[in-house]
Amino acid sequence: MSPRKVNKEEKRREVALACSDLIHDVGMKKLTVAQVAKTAGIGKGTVYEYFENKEDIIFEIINIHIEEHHKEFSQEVGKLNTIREKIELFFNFIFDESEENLKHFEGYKEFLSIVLSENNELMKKFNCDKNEYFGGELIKILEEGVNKGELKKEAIELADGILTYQKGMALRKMSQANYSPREDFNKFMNTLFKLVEIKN
Amino acid sequence: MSPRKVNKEEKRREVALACSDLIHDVGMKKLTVAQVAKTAGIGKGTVYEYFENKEDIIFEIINIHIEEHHKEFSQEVGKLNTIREKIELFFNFIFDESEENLKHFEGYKEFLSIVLSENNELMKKFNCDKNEYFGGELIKILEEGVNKGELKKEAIELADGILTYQKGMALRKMSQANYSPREDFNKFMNTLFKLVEIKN
DNA sequence: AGTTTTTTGACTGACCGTCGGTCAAATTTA
DNA sequence: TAAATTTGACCGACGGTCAGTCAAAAAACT
Repeated sequence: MSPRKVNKEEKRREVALACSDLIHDVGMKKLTVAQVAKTAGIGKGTVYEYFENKEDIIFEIINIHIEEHHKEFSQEVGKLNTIREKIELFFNFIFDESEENLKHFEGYKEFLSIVLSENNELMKKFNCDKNEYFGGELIKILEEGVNKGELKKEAIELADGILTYQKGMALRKMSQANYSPREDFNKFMNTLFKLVEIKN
Repeated sequence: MSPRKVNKEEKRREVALACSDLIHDVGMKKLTVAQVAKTAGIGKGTVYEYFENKEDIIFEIINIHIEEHHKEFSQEVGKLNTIREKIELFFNFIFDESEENLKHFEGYKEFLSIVLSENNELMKKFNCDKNEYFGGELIKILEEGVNKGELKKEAIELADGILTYQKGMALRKMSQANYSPREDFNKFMNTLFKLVEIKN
């Protein structure tokens, strides 16, 4: 038999999974470690066997949500045809006002709040990795556009910038009153497309 | 004039001013209300005469810092000549790695963290107002570029987007490991300029 | 049966925000 | 003009909440 060692990684997931709804209901800030323990059916002390601190718990829960989100995105992007549509999907996380998506958006907001207040390099690294996924997807989309002859080749150079732009939209939606992402997007992207599109 | 009726707004400023260094030294999260009271030379209970809660105190302190920053920006932008330089100044808050600026940047980061974690409409409104200042400045810069015949007229349409892009850069610098704002900026802005510049 | 590993919840200490009470200045009354 | 009354700024002790700790119990293993 393999060495008897509790798989910490597995246990982390298990606890996080049990609490993945809880976090949406009460929000990260109000979430208490005692609640987590109770929900996961373990003692409070045990929680600290598997997690460094409260933020670490939230971190794991978010991880689960993000992975789900990536999977969905990859699926959806495959279904679409035009470059414009694919790019729009990329921004959909910000536009979509459905209850389901707002829950995710709210979660991401709280997550960011924690990343900004802690100075946790691990979280930053994590956030970076997740970002690279979208960066990669976006480049794929734009390359497809160039290959199809729909876009000038400069478009590729814009990929990272568009990713940054999307982050900015998210931040503004989260932190500013009266910000209209749709309006901003349409103006900016229409102009950008005008400049970068190949007319036929 | 004995302080029968204290000007609450003034007192807020006074307390905040007294603590404006403190916040840099210990950080917003570690800052305690007891510390604030002691530093400002008032009782803890008195603090709550002038502030709703801890976040409200921080809010006021940030306000002071941001006002200073705006003043500086307006001054500096007047000294510059080319459009490119002026736009760079606009991004300087993110690039500048001087100790002085990093302190401000760190402060803004913690401020954002609070805005994201609270759901305070007042703060969002405030944040929105401050943003409009920079939005206005940026439009002025771009209009100047168009009037001088340096930029195509589409450039104006990009103003809000560039503002958003700048926010995105700030967020990425704050939350991602290994993010290079300079690299991102150069690639994005060079390409954008290439598309939007009028060649002679 | 003894040893090690894991779990546990009572406990601690830090901190936020509240509240009853104090006091000096302002205002009213005599 | 002096005493009486009102006002509201100011205070710090206190209640309550929670993150994180630790000694002891329980479980697992040998």
